[in-house]
Amino acid sequence: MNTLSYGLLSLLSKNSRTGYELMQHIQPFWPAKHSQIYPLLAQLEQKGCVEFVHVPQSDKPDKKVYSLTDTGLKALQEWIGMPTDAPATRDEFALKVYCIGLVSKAEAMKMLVEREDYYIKRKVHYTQSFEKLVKLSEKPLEELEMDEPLFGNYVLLRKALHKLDADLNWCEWMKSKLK
Amino acid sequence: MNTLSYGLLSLLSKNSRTGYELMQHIQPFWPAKHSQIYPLLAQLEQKGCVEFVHVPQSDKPDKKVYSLTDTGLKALQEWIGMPTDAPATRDEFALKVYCIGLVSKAEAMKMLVEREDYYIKRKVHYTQSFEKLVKLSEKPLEELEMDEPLFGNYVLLRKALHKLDADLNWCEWMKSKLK
DNA sequence: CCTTGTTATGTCATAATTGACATATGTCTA
DNA sequence: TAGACATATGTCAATTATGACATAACAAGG
Repeated sequence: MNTLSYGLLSLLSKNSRTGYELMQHIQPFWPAKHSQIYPLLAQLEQKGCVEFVHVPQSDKPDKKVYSLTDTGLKALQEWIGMPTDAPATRDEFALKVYCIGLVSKAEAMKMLVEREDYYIKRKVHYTQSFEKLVKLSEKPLEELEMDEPLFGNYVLLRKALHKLDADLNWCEWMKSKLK
Repeated sequence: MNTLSYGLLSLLSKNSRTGYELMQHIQPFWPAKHSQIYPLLAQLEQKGCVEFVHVPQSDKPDKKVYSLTDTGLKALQEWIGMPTDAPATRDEFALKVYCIGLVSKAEAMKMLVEREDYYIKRKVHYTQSFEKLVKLSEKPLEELEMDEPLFGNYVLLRKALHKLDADLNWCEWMKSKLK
């Protein structure tokens, strides 16, 4: 079973969801299009890792709400315990920075400003997610224990925000280098 | 033309290299196997972006040394100026952290220690690369200008090392959360 | 002497991923 | 009222990426 399959099971371990919702929520972890997710869900259902109920809707198209089965949960727990491969970071921007000397300073500066804008937008987005999480949680986030459902969201959001700060600092530093 | 193709051109803009060397050096930017690189090089040669000379060797198998052509350089410069898509980060480890509550504290701690070991190894590796760079450079790295060949290496290595420090800090913090 | 590892290039089947096409309901805006 | 947008599911061709197989020369170690 591939990583995306386990990713879908990971999301389903917290909430039952439709394929459409899974597509939306898997993006930060393992971006995928619906054309990949729907067939995988069918496969997972065949294997008995997930099950679904057909939910008719009047205002919107009908949907299939998927849930994790016991089989799926066991598969998920086994996968978590397995050694994790190093992430294969594919970074187009880094490639461009690597040979940034091939373009003018003005163009290089434009690249950095655009990147910075992108980071800032992400920071705003993640900050909002963080605030939502604070409201959603019954206790202060720092007091969340590992087995509570929001723990994963909290620690990953914190990581993402720290990374964004580092990226923004790097952008500032780079811009000062180009002056 | 896909990103990996531009990645190969990026490397060739600094040095002429064999397919084998390109495979080794593209890894931090855009991991790829030789089975993907060799056919792409043939395509790039067909398009006139690269050219090669056959170099016979007595101690090792013969090799093909590829260089960037003017056509290739122009394509590369155009690509740098184009807007860059947001990186599609596929992070298996983050998925596991997301539902870490499904395993025992002992297993979770094992996961983190293994991750930390991995980060430490990378840090050692990058630190060595940094020291090599210092020796290779004629001037202090901070004084490198954008158009100098080592500039890209320097700014990216700096970025990578800062990111590793952040990752290591996060691991420490997570470990303290699990106690 | 044999196995393993490094250098070096290549092909091919399979798997993973994307982009396009397809359908259907409802809302909101020009 | 026509077009765009969000929800919702699905298929299929094409592209991208991996893993296995193939060949070959030399070095190093057991």
